[in-house]
Amino acid sequence: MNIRKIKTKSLNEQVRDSLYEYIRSMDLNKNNQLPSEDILAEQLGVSITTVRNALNTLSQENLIFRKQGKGTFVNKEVLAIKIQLNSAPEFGQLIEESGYDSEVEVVSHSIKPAGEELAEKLEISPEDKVVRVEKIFYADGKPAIYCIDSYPEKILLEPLTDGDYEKPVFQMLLEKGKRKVLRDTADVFTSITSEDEHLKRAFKADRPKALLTCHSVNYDQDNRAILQVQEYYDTDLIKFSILRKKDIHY
Amino acid sequence: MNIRKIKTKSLNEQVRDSLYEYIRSMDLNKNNQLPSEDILAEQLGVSITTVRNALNTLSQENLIFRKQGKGTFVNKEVLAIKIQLNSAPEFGQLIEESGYDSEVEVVSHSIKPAGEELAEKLEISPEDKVVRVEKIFYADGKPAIYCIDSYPEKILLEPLTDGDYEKPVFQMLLEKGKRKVLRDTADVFTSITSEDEHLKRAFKADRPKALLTCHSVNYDQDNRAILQVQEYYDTDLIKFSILRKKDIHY
DNA sequence: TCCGATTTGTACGTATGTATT
DNA sequence: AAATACATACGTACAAATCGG
Repeated sequence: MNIRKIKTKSLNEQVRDSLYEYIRSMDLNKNNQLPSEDILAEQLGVSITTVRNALNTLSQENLIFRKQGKGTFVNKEVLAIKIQLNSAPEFGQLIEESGYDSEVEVVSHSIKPAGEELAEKLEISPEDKVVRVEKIFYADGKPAIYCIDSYPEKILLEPLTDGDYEKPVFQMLLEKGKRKVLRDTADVFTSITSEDEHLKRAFKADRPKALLTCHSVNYDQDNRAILQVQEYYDTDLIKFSILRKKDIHY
Repeated sequence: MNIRKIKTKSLNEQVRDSLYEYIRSMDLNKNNQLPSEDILAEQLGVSITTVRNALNTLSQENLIFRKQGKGTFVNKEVLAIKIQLNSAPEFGQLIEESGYDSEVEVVSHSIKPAGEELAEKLEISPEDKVVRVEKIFYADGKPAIYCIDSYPEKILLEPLTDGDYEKPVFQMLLEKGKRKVLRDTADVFTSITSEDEHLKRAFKADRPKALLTCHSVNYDQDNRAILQVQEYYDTDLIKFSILRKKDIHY
């Protein structure tokens, strides 16, 4: 049962792919201007509306910027960014995109009642049992990410096997629960190894080390909360970037 | 010279405002579904295309989500979020939105040659002089944000006066340099007070304290780099949230 | 300073497809 | 099977900014 669903890409997506490719082929130091909408539409064989749509999407991603009367230009520095904080890839992948070899270690797993706080976040009752899995992700052998996944046991349609804990949670939730995690909301703050024994052990920290921390609640395709993740990153190894629009009202 | 420019809002923006208002008036625990596109278009007196556009924008902001064949729904939990990490307001404002009284202290200011590293970021030559301002922002009297602004002196059209350092940089750059800061790209990581005397002093930290750190390069309306900011946040006081889309390819 | 060419921005309209109930 | 609602794609008209002559 591992046949991939056939999904033809929309024209919009195809145009975007085409533009990505074109941008990669450009010599940006000489010229960072894209052809005009008309020309792109003609060369790509689609309507100008479709081109506009694709360009606007890229503009929202900050990959390009557009100036009325002048043209459309590529944001050079954005191309250099590897890991964006506001997209949330799977951890192993994240480590590999950062240029390291990745390894996972399952530190512990248990099934216990949720308790008040977690129950509220996951929209279940405090007596409902949750699966709790503690993992460490290594980058070239060094601990880079420590995380704790918690999800309600009742969403599982089949029992878990030992190998399941090693898998990315998202994949597991899809396979055993038929739930796709599409988005999350996370609180972002810092933690320090000197104030938490688990962190000290996970990161083998002999002196105090600051960690980037995200506590997130993840939602599925029907907007149901299904997973809480506590993430701790060593930012010496995982370099995040973020693009911010200034919301200053001049 | 403080007359505000008249800027009529686009229909799209007006529709968005109208929807924001409508959403705020909803009893989300009873019903979080918005009226359909047709109905909204009719009631707002605009075309369905315009409504679609506005709805899609809100959807990209994660305020709503849309399901083909079902309808458009409000994301309850997103409404609760105060400070989003991927928008970058002015610091005083940020502290007030977090529910504190804000105060600024200018710790130091100087004008010196840029040096190699900064010159490259600001696209100037290393001998060009930069203005460097060190500030601490207090939340209810407690140090919450420490920052260092650096920008090329040559963008100033008029000399700086002492009061200028107290002002938000963005406002100053507009007044004295006619440059609007529209966006930035930031590296996000952590710092620890025990490893930096400036930080230890700024945050009056007796024991090691972890800080959320952003090193950002800011760009103006013509996409020119004009400002580097090193930001250090006490996340006990400033609570950031972030909405992430999972880019997992199922 | 103004004009015209170019280029993006805004708004409307319409036809057809696809998911949900 | 039909009705509803969103998704995709094409097309058009006009406005506004930019730039060269």
